[in-house]
Amino acid sequence: MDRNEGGGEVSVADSELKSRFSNYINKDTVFRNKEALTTNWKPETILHRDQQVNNLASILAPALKRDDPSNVFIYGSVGTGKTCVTKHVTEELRAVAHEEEVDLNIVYINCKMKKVADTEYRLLAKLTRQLGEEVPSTGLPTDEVYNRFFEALESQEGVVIIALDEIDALVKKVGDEFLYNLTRINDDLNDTKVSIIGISNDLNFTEYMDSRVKSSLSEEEIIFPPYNALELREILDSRAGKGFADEVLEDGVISKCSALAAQEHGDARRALDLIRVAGELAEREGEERVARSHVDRAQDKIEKDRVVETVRDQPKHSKLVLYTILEMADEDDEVATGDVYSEYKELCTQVDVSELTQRRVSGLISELDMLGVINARVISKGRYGRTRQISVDLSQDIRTQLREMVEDKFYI
DNA sequence: AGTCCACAGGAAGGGCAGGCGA
DNA sequence: TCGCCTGCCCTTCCTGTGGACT
Repeated sequence: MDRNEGGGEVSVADSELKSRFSNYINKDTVFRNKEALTTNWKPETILHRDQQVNNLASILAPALKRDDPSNVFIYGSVGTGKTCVTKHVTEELRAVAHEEEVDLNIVYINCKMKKVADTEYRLLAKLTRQLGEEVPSTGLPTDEVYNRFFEALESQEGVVIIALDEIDALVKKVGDEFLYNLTRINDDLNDTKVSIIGISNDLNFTEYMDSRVKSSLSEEEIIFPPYNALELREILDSRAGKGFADEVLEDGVISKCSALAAQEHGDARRALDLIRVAGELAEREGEERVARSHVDRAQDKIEKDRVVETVRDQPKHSKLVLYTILEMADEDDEVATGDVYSEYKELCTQVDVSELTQRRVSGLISELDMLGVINARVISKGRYGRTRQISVDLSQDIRTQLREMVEDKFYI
């Protein structure tokens, strides 16, 4: 063993580790500023979104004259620049308000953030905290949190703009009552004026909403169309110029990333992830340049990380159900819910875990499908009933890693 | 045309953990 | 400490459903 008990001398392993770290520091990196290749980076100018920027700016501008701006609804699929434009415009607005000494408070919340704002209580608590009032993370009745939120609003002066990102996820989960309350809150406030920016990935989202909420929330609407491959390429070009060192990208890398991302509904986030991860892979392999082959591997890696992380967050029975499906999918291309349930029960006996009901397992299968881990479609076999036909479209590498994760956890 | 299968999936509610206020 | 609250995972009960079979 390399490690010595006394701790006085440096072992071989320690010195190797040390030189590895110092090599890392001294080595030339392919990146100039990796931050510029992330979605959190705020570019100085936002490409191909002039119309949306101007639209949003003109809708929010009345806040500078202490008028409450119209509520606005922003639609567009993932990675079309909604969040980026909203943050950009609201920050400029905040800066001008500060210069002109106008009272303006802007609150931005991502409603999909787990354990933060993914329930009515958590959203209200987070909003109230951002307005400067403390609220416990649990324990209070919801109406009490509403009261505190209301008091926090009353204590503000001028206009408060509340931007709710991924609002569709929250409404689908808890309903639209909180939105109704939010859109009606101006009626009860004296001096403060509240305006809401709703941001949604789902274009048909308002279909689920109460018509009163729909009309008051969608006073103004801004649509963000997907980027095409050419636009993505220009965006990537501009970001890569800041993010990568000179001459490290081989020809065709940017085109490949933008083409792949354009296939994914014009998703700029995906394009940035691809080129950043490709750079990371090249660097890890000690390459001085990023090649197109790195982009291919980056795509595999992103998919693998997404699936593995998703499954890691699932409850234990969801993992056991997935394990059962993976085992069965090795023998048959498609399996039915009933068969999965029988096998799952056997697995539970084997690992000494009490089994769930078929209803719950059916729900877990449906959740795994929604998360994109498995594919399940409901089919009817006529006389032989209705079931879900489940298939797995994951590489062997990912399947193995998922299996090992479950085997380690349950000592299978 | 009616029956029946094997589920899907909605609704209601139980039990538990974690947390708060009195 | 007790009562109450929310969130989460789960069960129970129920209705709905597409298409093969009779």
